[in-house]
Parts: sequence; structure tokens; C-alpha cells
Amino acid sequence: MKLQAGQVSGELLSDQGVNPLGRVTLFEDIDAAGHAAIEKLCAFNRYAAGEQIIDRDSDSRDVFFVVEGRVRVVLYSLSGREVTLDDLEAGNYFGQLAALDGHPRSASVMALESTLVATMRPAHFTAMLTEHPTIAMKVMLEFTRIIRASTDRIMDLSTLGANNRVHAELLRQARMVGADRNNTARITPIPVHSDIASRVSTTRETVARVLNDLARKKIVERQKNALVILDVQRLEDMVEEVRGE
Amino acid sequence: MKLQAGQVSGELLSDQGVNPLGRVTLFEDIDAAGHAAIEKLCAFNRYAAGEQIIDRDSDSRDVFFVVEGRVRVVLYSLSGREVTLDDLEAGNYFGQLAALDGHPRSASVMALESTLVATMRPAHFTAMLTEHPTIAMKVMLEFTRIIRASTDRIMDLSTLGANNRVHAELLRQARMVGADRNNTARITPIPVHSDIASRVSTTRETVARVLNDLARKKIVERQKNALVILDVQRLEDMVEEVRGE
DNA sequence: GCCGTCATGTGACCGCAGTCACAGAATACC
DNA sequence: GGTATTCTGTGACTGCGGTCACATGACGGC
Repeated sequence: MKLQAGQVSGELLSDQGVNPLGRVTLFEDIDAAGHAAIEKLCAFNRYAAGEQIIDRDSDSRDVFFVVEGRVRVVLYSLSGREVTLDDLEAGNYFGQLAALDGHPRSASVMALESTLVATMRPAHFTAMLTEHPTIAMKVMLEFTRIIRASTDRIMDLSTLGANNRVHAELLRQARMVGADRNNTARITPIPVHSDIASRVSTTRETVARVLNDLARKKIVERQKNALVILDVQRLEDMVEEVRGE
Repeated sequence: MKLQAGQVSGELLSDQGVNPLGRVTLFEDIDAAGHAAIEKLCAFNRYAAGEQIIDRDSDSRDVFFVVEGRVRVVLYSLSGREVTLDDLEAGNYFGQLAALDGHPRSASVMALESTLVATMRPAHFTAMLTEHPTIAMKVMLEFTRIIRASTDRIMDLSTLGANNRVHAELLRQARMVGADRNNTARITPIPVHSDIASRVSTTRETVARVLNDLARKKIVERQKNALVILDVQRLEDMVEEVRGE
């Protein structure tokens, strides 16, 4: 057994006076009674930062709901090279692929910080989908989100060079936090270079060079506790321009 | 209106004495009455080889069922560079992303040969999913297939060089047709180089060089009407070896 | 058959970015 | 505070593979 996270009792959770599944957006349309029923089907586990929750070549099929914390979905090449697919905040879930199709896990998942997850066996998950069509629909919508993100990434990898992919990633993060009317966006905390690198499949060094290049051009600025995109528009132009070539 | 395919009457189809939706695997668990009901919700259109069925930036949301023929799902960069995502045989369907989430089309789809498709409006599609849970489940399984293929591709693009991606693609095609006990597989008809190139995001020239290289090493052989993988095992080794680096 | 079109083969060139190496900065940990 | 570790910056080198150019080959149409 590779997963050794401490089991967390339901009691402990109710002691906190919270409905842990209430935070999971997949269940947001379900009433309190439904939450209680679903909660009975779950086991709760806490993972420390850096701990593996899903190992790509384990044969578990469970679905995991992130009650608290943050996780990262990654692929590792045998050489240890690490490809980040997605980060999931509390309220999201993962592990649904293997639960639904019974195939081996498609990726590994690790906790980025101390993370509390609810675990559900695959049979309960599929049963829940047939019982609650609104949940099934939400699962499908999540799939469409994943597929669209994947095709975008395939497109980027196929048509953009490494430094343009870094530009595109900065732009994505800038859009996530939103730009103010000055065309600037504050990304905080400062993303670690190797982190950006693993999201766009390049090296830490390339990211550093690109960021300094952008800083020299006054497009980004590294501040105390935030990376500031000084001119989102200009960055957009740089990306769009190259996409068209 | 960009799509100008000729409308095909239902009568014409019944004249052929076939149940056109019977071939669509999504509906295989539905009885004849159900097929008839679903068929009423569809319009039938025929597209010529090369004709666009979905344009990435049209705002249609319909779902398409491939009754006959073959289609290709592609992305185009503004420069015209073409990235193939998938080919779909008769019996499959496409267009479900936009139908479900209402966002713009994620890719373009073109007919590879003369193709007959059944078209369904998004509202009917979602209604059908809630009415037939078994269809909803099949849609989800198709999503898992797409996501797994996408992550594999992202991994390949991130970790393999261009010629190893060609190796990996040949291997995939070899596995599709299956190898005999001599470790050989006949891929037929001979895939066009530019076609392979667009599947693995490289150039036609690179594919040509790789294939000749493999031919020199007696791993593949170009025959009259088929590309023969003489030593599937050896090809596997070449791919696995590099993945581990 | 002949020709137009599409597919293939190959050389030359060269730029992007990955790799290695190491120095310096920042942050975390006791 | 000091030390360990993790993060960042940058130069030098190099090879993969994209691009261009052009020749040859295959094949379908009529």
C-alpha cells in the first residue's frame, strides 16, 4: 500500500461544524441530505505537501474530491522529466477517468500543500452519476474543459516555440487574475520558474531568459511578492503575432 | 451559411433499406423504436471528400454522427499549418463539446471521403442524454478515450524528439492492425507522409527521412500497397528506450 | 499512352533551445 | 543568526530538426 495518509474520522469533520462536501462544486446542486448520503460513501484522507495521491502505475480506480488544499496533476517521463497537466483547487475532483473506464491511471497526482480529500470507490461514483443526472452533466462539462485545455496545449506545442509558449503561459496566468484598466496584472505569489517550465514543456533556464527579456522590454516586472505584467496588451500581441506565422 | 452540403431525404435512406443510425455505436444499445425516434431529430447531409463539416470559428453547436465515410478532426494555425487530432470512422460522432458546453468549436472537421452524417441540434442531444443514461455513459467513455489520447500526445510532444514521435506513430498504427507471430504488421494503404507528419507535429521531410532510415535498418519495408513493419518489437524497443531518457 | 498533379527523396543551411556548468540571490529551517 | 537548500541568472556549446530548393517517382484521368 503506497498511500499512507492518515485516515480522518467523520467525527473530526463534524466537530469542525462544516459540511466538507459542500465545498465541492460537483455537489453544489445537491441538498444537505444528499450531501450526507454521499459523504457516507467517502473516506477522508489528508496528504502532506509533496505527497503522491495517485501514482500513475498503481491500479486504484477511486475518485477523489479536494475538500481542502491544492493538488497537481503531472506526468513523469522515466527520466524524471515532469510535465504538469493541471492544478486543482479545493472544490474540484480527479481520478474520474480510471473510475469510469476502468483503465490504468492516466497521470499522477500530488498534493501541493496539506490537502484533505474525500475518496469514493468507482462503483459508488458511477451509481451516483445515474442517480443524479445533474452531477453527470457536470462531470461531462468538466471533461469538455479538460479536452479544450488539452487541445490548446497540443496546438501550442505544435506551433509555438518554447519562448512563445512561456509568453502564452504568462498571458493565461494574467487573464486568470484579471487585468486592471492600466493593462497590468499582478500574479501572486511569484510563480517559480521550474513550475512554469513544466507547464509549457521547456526548461527552467529558458523561462528565466524569457522573463528577463520581458523585464528588459518593460513588459513584466518582478516585485517583492508578485510578478507584475506591466503591459498585458503587448504580451497578447506578441503571442497572437507568432501564432499567425 | 458556410455548409452547403446537399440535404438528403429520409426517404432516400429508407429506400436503401438500412437503419442509418444502427451503425452508430453510441446508439447500439437502443432498440429500433428508439432509433426511429432519434432519427426524427436528425437531418442528414452528405459531404464530399475534403469538404469542411465544422469550421473552427463558426458558431454552430450541432452534434454529428458519421453514418458512412470518414472524417478528420484538425486544427489549423493561421499560417495554414495543420495539426491532426483524430480520424473518425463511420459509427463515431463529433461536435459534442460545443453542444454540451455552448462554447465555440474547439477544432475543425473535414470529410476524408464522401461522408454521410446525421446532424442533431444541441438541445436534442442533451435531452437524449438525460433520457438515455446508457448513452450518457457512452459519451463519457468517449471523453475518457479522447482525454487519454490527448495526454499521451502531450507527453510525446514534451519528451520525444520529432523522429521518435514518428517511430511512436508507426508503432501505434502497427498495433491498430495487429502484428502477426513474425513480429510484422502490414499497414495498408500506405500512409501518406504529410499525413503522419500532421499527426505527430513534424514535417513531411522528417517523416521521409525517418522512414528511409528505418528501411535501411530493415525495420520497415515499403511494398506495393502496404507499409510493412518488419520488426515491431525492435521499433517498440527504440521508442521505449528514448522515453526513458 | 501522355500529362498534370500529387507524393517522395535528399542535400545544404542555420537558428532555436536544450544541456552543462557555475555563480549569486533568496528563502527556509533551527 | 547562520547554514542548508532551493531558486535564479547567464555564458558557451551543440545538435536536432525546420526550411528551402529541386529532382525524381507514382498515379489517375481521358
